[in-house]
Amino acid sequence: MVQADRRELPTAAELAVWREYIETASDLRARLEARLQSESGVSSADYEVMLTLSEAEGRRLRSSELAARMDWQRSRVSHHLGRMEQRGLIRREPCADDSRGAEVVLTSEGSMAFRRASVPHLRAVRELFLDAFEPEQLDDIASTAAALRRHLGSAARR
Amino acid sequence: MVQADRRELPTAAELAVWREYIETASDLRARLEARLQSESGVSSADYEVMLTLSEAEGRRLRSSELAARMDWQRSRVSHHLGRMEQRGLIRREPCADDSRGAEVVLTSEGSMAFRRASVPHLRAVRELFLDAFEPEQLDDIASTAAALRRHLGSAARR
DNA sequence: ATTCAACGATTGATGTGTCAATTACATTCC
DNA sequence: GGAATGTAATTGACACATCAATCGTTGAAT
Repeated sequence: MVQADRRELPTAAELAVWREYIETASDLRARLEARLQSESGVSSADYEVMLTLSEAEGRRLRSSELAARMDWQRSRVSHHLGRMEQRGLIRREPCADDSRGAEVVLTSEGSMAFRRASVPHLRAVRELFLDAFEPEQLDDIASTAAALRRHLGSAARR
Repeated sequence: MVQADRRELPTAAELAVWREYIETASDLRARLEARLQSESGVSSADYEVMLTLSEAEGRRLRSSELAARMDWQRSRVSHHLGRMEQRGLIRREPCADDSRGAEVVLTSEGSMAFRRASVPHLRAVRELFLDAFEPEQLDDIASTAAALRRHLGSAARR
């Protein structure tokens, strides 16, 4: 394959790769979301929040720290926590050393929901994603994804 | 690398690949969306609608056919077309042979907007995605994406 | 021909994400 | 210690996606 001039627009072949990549990624995400929702009754946003909290030391985080670890906007976190609080999955507690802040904690109900969700979710990751590939292909995925991340990281952000 | 038992949960290494894959894909999508929006004032949903219409013969489609080609829910199409019609990008015309149906057409303003958007968008695809890879890596992407699509296609849908 | 199931498309309700503005507290600097 | 500035988090308005319900039309069975 000839290296295309970087100034030119993508060739048809390049565009086909692009579309295949972006469409399968989006399809995969939708399929996982659907399984998580139907098997465990939580969205992947809920899952991410619960995962991040349960990985934190003390199993609690300031809401801005939560936002930083998940790479979400602060206001998104705020809205989402509001909804999760309604459903009894998390609780907001006033923060001892900074009375502006809040600490977010999983309720026991939230912990249970997370434990109930996690094994089926991991199984779905295996079935829908990992099982699609031979070991060498998985290595290819890892290295191309890393290359892409590096590239995006160096391209001007925001 | 040893082949994991398909029944087991993912290993840490496998999960790392999974996360790298899904996060970079999502990051890429967000970056492209942002460029499309800021450079051309359209969302990628708008762009997809306009692209699909402009690829159609007669540059017009029944709205359900539009939904099928984009793989969107019908109601999503309906809502989105409503908004695009407000902005003058598309027009809905009554359908000759089936008075239940509507045909969707790009307005001349819509055509212009699409032409204005497309070159910058393709350039962004090159810069943010294609330029990240060596040619062999692009081949790897193509074949792993194809494998994934095949896998997802054969796994029970919906 | 009349009925009725199927179909094309829209609608309204709800949950979600983004942006800009706001509130309340904290910190800094004189 | 009081004014300005900064920071944590929430709020409201809006755009968007999904779901279930709806409306009007079509087509098929009797």
